[in-house]
Amino acid sequence: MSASERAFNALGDPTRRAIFEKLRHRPLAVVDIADGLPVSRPAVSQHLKVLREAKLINIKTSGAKNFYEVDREGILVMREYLDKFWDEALANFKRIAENTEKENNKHE
Amino acid sequence: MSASERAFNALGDPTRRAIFEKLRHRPLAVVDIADGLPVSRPAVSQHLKVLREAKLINIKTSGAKNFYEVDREGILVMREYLDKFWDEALANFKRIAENTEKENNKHE
DNA sequence: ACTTACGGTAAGTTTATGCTTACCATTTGG
DNA sequence: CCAAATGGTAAGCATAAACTTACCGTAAGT
Repeated sequence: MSASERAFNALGDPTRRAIFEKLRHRPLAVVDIADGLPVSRPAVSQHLKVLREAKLINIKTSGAKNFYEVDREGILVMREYLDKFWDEALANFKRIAENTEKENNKHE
Repeated sequence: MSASERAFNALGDPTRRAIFEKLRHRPLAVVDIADGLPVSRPAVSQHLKVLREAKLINIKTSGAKNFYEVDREGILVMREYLDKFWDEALANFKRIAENTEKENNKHE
């Protein structure tokens, strides 16, 4: 499984997106991440593992607490994936527009 | 369900990513999309629906054939979502680095 | 030392969703 | 006009994966 596959897979789940969004502003300990979420704390732990393997977050242990924070590496991978489509979609659009124009010219 | 939720949901599935990637270079009819994929043609139709609702692709009917092509709108939504984390993750890193430095100075 | 807080993992259950078959509507070519 | 091609939808199934409870190890406070 490639890096981008892991990343898109991870953010494909709504609970994992909720967790990821909680970490947007600051690192949080697992208890604080689970607080307010509609799932149990072990479920959160499992999601954190998936997000970590996707390099979307990383862990910083401090005593008994494990702080998780956003990791830019996973984000970068996703951005690069999307950019390929973004660029090419524009190129396709232009190419098709040109061909259509040629077609129209033929019929003049 | 928000636009970005729909988009991340849609690209969370490997088969849908495979379909999306097939459309990267040029628009394709449904038969051509299904060709080579390890799932049935109706399954492809169902995936196309999800991708379309996520604004990641759009349809162009031409006679009996339905051509699908990449839609930049869904991509834009995902990029903007990720960019918020990208920017803020850097800001957080800097802020924490500064605080850590202050801590260190105190102990000098 | 004992207790409480933190959090990861295992095992089992449940549920969401991806897939198939069957069917139908529309289009096009002979 | 009939046959073949295209593709969307429905119903039902099957499995991946999300969730729970139970358990255990480690850290920190009293």
